[in-house]
Amino acid sequence: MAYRRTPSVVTRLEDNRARILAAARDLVAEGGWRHAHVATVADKAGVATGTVYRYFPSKAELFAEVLAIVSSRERDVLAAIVDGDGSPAARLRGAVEAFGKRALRGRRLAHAMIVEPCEPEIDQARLVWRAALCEEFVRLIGMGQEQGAFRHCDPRIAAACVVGAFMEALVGPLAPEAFADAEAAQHLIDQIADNCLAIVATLQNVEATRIGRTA
Amino acid sequence: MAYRRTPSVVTRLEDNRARILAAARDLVAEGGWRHAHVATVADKAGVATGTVYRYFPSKAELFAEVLAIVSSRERDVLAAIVDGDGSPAARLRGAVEAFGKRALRGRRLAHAMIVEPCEPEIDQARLVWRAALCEEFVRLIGMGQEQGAFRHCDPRIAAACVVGAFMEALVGPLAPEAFADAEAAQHLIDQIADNCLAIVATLQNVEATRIGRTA
DNA sequence: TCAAGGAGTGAATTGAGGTTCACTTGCCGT
DNA sequence: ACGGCAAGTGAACCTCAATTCACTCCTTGA
Repeated sequence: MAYRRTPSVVTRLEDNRARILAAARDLVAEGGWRHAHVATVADKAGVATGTVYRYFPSKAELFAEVLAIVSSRERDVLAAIVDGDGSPAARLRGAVEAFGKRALRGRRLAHAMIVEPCEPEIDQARLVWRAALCEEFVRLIGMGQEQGAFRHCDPRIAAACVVGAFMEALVGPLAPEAFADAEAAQHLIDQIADNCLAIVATLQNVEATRIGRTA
Repeated sequence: MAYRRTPSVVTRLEDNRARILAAARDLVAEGGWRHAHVATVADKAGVATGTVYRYFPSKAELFAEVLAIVSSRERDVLAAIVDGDGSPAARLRGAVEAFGKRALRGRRLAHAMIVEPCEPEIDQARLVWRAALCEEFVRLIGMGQEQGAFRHCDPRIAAACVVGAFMEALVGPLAPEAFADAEAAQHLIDQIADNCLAIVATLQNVEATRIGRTA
């Protein structure tokens, strides 16, 4: 025997893998899926094209993993808010606001994650993520209804509407292109949160969280 | 001179063009963008591949026109409802229901028109359509606010939320896969309409149209 | 019937990337 | 130092569909 996976080798391998993933994510965040070619990723990661294939079986799986990583962080943030303190209405507002702020911070990445055309294989991962995101809202809406804070309606459909509403308004093609100042961005997020809350909450609850929100 | 565009020739040309467009639309409606190749379109239209390029400069322009045709019909339907009779709330519900029914009837086509990954050039046309659709809702919401039927909020953002909500719930990846019976479909549409109305209307108005709706 | 020219054809070309693989490099234990 | 092996390389290859174009087929007016 003459070659062993010594700790230093393992470290380097892991580092390479991480660098490839990071490069892929950054490229998507900069130019979207269109410019995220395997050769470009390799270049940015400082390795050769073929090396990428030593770590990922295909382009689709590489980017699916990118999507999964970014998504799960997003989902964790949401889940923490959903399971956090405050009234259901306040939590719903908080969830939408948190998502909105994060999306506006990394606009290009958010756009790619949510709406930008991409290969079907990658799209599959996106679908899974959206379903997971929706699930968090289903839970939250369920809780709200149990407590009588939200009106009676089909939680799954309502959750889909909430998710669709804020995604479209935030990053979809209809979203205002420019957010010159932080004030405009805040206004957008406030409005979106109002609208999402309106879908499920009673009017009183909408008002309550609107007054009590951290502007 | 020996060749003139006689009426019969013109007719044939127009007929060919129409058949190519129809074939393209049908293919999208059947298998989505993925299976809509120029060669397949030509085959279905009963012409050779090269012939398609006598009528359309590129694949993208062909499908952009398909999208424009389907879209403008959709938009006209919405515009008619927006400018029709009844309270703003009833019109909003009517608009969402009409869109929903049409989308569920041609589910595959609706999916392609709204969310399915496609080439960026075609995507551009989709963007224009969604913006136009949104514009109709902006108008309606504006009217409703003037009449005091809808709550005070940013009409553009609210319209984007409404559009996002019903599209996501109807044809997005979160939409329930199966609509076994007409009853389930009706339930979905009812719920979506409720949710969209809730975004902009006062609670009283939501209730009023819910009671008065044609189930 | 015929010549002119547009319409129709579809096999060949093109181009863009993803993927491969024969080769090189460098790490490892003796 | 050295043989053995995995990791790294990147140019060549492959695939797939859009696009082209040299050619044939029609239609038309004389």
